[in-house]
Amino acid sequence: MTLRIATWNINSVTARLPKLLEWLEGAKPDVLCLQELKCATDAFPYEEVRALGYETEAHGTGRWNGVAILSKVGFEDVLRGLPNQPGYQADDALLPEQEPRAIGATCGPVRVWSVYVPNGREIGHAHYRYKLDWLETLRQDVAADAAGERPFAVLGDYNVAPTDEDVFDVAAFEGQTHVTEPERQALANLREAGLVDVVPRPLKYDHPYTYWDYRQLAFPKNRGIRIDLVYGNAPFAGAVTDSYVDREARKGKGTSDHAPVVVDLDL
DNA sequence: ATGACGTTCTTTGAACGA
Repeated sequence: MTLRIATWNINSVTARLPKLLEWLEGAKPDVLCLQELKCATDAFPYEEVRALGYETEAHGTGRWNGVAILSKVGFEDVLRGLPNQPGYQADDALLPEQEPRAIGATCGPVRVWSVYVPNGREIGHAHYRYKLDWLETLRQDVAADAAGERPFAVLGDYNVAPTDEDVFDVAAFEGQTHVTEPERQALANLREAGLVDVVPRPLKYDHPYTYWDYRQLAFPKNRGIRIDLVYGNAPFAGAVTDSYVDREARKGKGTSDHAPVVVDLDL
């Protein structure tokens, strides 16, 4: 069977609902992983996407973060949060906060996680340590599936550009997060655990960037970075027939600052 | 053209994003 799986940091599913519905009707993925819902689980527009044939499992608390999986091929074994997911300890909080940054499910023949990795903010910030801990927990918690025979992938906004080729200008990121050695080592550890970086093809220009800042004409100038990634195990990666970044979805007003990454499989 | 940042809420600015 063929299966189309996609991931998209949608930057508010509420504000983006018309764009989401339009994109689903055009791209027709079987499974879609969403990040940055910016809405609570109960506030997800379930009925609107159901009208297009999708069931949804969402995990959100409101203003920030939030992840979901949309599926035309059913759900089994849904998990909200990584089993050992760390919380974020803000300076002014008494307890670490468990943020909605991961949801896992089996959809037909594949098992997937939709993840929104912490941003890290600045090198040395508590959020940067949180980001590295979060990625290490991800590695541990998906190790068994990564080594398994069932097609498996972790899709989402990793907030890390794997190589210098994945940023429009390395110098522009000097001293900033997303390109540091520890962050890239965390991705290398995921690959060591058996996951393959399924690199998509760009529809235009020569780098498959997935994010362009809203400011300073970043998109028209193609000043982008590749941080939305599909990490699949060998059975998943071996079934890939095509993959691309849908930059068309980044054009015009009222879009997310990220573009969807689409993967086609023949299983 | 692809056009100069966007979303949310404890809303009139701040927090967050990358």
